[in-house]
Amino acid sequence: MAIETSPLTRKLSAFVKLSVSELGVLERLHERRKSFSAGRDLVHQGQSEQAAYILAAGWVVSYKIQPDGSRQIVDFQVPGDFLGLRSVLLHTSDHGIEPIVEIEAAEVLVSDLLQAFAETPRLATAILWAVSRDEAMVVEHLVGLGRRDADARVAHLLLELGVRLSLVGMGSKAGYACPLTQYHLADALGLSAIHVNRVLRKLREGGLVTFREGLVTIDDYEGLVALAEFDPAYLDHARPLLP
Amino acid sequence: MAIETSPLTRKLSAFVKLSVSELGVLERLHERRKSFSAGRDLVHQGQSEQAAYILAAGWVVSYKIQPDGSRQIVDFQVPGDFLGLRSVLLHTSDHGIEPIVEIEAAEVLVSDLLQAFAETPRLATAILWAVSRDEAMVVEHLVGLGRRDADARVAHLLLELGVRLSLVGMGSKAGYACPLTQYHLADALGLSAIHVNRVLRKLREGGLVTFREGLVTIDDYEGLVALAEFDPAYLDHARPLLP
DNA sequence: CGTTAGTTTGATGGTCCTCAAGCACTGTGG
DNA sequence: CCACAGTGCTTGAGGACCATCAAACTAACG
Repeated sequence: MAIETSPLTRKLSAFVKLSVSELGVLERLHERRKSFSAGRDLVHQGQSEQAAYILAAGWVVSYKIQPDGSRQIVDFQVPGDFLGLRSVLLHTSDHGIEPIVEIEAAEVLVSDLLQAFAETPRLATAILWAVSRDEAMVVEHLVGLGRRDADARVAHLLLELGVRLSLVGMGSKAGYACPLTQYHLADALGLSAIHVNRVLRKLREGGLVTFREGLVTIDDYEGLVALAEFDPAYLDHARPLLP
Repeated sequence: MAIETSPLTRKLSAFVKLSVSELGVLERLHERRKSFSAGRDLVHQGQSEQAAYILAAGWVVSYKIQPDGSRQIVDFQVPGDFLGLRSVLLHTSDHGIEPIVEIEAAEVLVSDLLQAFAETPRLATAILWAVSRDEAMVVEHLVGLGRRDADARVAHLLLELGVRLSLVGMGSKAGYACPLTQYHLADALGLSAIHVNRVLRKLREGGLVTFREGLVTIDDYEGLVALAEFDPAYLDHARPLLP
């Protein structure tokens, strides 16, 4: 009988060959399943958290609110991503976490995690790899804000999300479903929503990509990669030193 | 006879009360002392590293080069900071590390680090705290690029460096020595060096801060904090759960 | 004493923000 | 059933902020 593989398992399996017993431990982490509704914060800024979550379905946004009320989105999470793992490992939480749509997530207690690590060291390494990848994405977003113009920023984000979703079987080079609004893109990219709208129109009319009604359709993958100077190395880099 | 305390020890001691034996382990990590000359990369982008360093003297810059040749500085390191620790812990190195001036650094092998962690778990937690703080700084830089204008960005960076240096006894609210050029500021803040120059002039003529000849003189600390909307919480946040 | 790195100033223009307004769609309550 | 509000998308006009180009100046250095 086939095990229904979770998105996290799919993602890790793409980089590390996991044994049957390791897969078992990984799936057991998904037992404590919970739902959260859109818009209600999972973690409030400043709160320190004892549990992490594995996102099974839906999208989530990590953000930081500024004193002046504006918000900077640090990253989006898609199925297979951890929520608040860094908060748990490093005992910190300096940003808020909010579901964009109704989500399904598995709660992972610190004790569960440590026990899983003790049972299967290779799994620990694989999860550390995932954390490392998250960090690399934050750095890449930093670079984007510092060194790319609006067109390239939008293109880069849409491409990154495509690659991440493809890894868990929810997207391809042709496109993917995407519940983000143009305001989300604006807050993530340091732009105004109005300008994001103009950029999207330009990309659409240029035959590169269409962002419409919850669907991203990539019309010219190579062209989009060229415009964004997109190098996916940071997304599937240096697998950890596994035997 | 007094032990000469290293910058790292000063920094950690400001947040965690360390025992004599823990201090001993910490100082022993500093044994393998080395010098590196300015401009020669310690770590090349893409290289994966087996050793980390503790910076004892001098300044270092972590950066990422773009396909188009421009460079985005991710962070600066000052005495007491780790170099390449994340690379070691997470087996990744997606950015270059270059000394700005001649530096002194203690090489820390993975084996040394793991042994120190095993001997003194509280020290491990303290060091994880330092890593967490580094991550928080990267996020804060991201927010700066996305949501602050040029004046606030410059002010914020100068204030952050002041707080970080004060912790290791190399600065105060009145100012500090700073070997950075205006090009460094520009590459870190996503601005052109020319515009950085204009902003610095404005801040100087506004009686807020003077950046000149390797010296940062803060003339109006409160005014600068207000301009930058600087909240140092991310620099001395949530100490790890130590007994 | 030329060269180089770093700083400074001016002029011009493009990118992107802000303000303003209109449209489509959805859900809500009278 | 229809007014109404709320959310998200779209377009236009005007202007601020900051990049780019150009050039001069200083200090350090071989």
